[in-house]
Amino acid sequence: MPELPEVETVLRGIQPHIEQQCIKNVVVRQYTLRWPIPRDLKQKLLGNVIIQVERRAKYLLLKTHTGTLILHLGMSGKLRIIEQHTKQQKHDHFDIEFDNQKTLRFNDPRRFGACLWVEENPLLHPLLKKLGPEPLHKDFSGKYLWQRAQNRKAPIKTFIINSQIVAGVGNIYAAEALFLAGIHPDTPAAILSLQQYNQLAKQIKSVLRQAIKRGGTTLKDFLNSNGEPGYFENQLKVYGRAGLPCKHCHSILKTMRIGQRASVFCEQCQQL
DNA sequence: AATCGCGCCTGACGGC
DNA sequence: TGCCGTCAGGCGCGAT
Repeated sequence: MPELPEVETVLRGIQPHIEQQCIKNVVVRQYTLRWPIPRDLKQKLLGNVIIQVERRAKYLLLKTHTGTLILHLGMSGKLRIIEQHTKQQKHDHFDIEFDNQKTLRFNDPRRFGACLWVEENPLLHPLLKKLGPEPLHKDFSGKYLWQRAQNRKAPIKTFIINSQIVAGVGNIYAAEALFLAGIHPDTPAAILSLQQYNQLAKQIKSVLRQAIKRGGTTLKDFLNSNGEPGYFENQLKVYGRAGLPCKHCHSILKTMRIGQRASVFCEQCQQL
């Protein structure tokens, strides 16, 4: 499930193949993703050049002179760079073909992903305009989190996967950062100290940087733009390890549902 | 304003 | 073998 490090990995993989390249064809096979792919996508993209590829939260922004293609991988989306005329597989929903003979192909079994076209500033799009700060940016800090947490009754786990608080942190890295910070995931956000938030912000940054360095986490189905897995999963301390011994204290890791999501934690290392 | 729960969707897996 | 229920989950949305 792609979170910020996986999306960043995809960005770095596709960027050198598509930046400054002209789009010579677009093939859409499945228009119904999370939101419909615009019917006139081909018309909008044809002859256009991708001038820059950026990431905001888990969104990829492919900028052209006339507008921006906003892509989201949802739960199971994959973007691959392939040679043209590579045989299509199940759930290959659209292709963008370039003059350099490369094709950007989007595959998404669960179809929670998105492909949108905007002609105005993409950061002002309703999906992006309310996003909180990028966690790796310097304006994301313990003090910021602590200030936003005042009067919040939601569990800290729910608080940090809220994209309006901080962008791009999902279930995997929230669980990991809370473990590393020694904070129980069910703690009400408002009762944590500034000191704890400083530690949490530090660990969020650290775990995201480490994961990017290793090309992301492959648990079920994440593959980068070359079709290769990420190598962060063996670094995971708690996510996906319920029932196994804690790597730190060896007590058995527990799981609970917080905000409809499985949350793995260590009762010894993360006390309420 | 904050929070809750639903729905979208497919594949994997366990039980019978 | 096959069928059915459950789970996984990012994230917007409507209801409270």
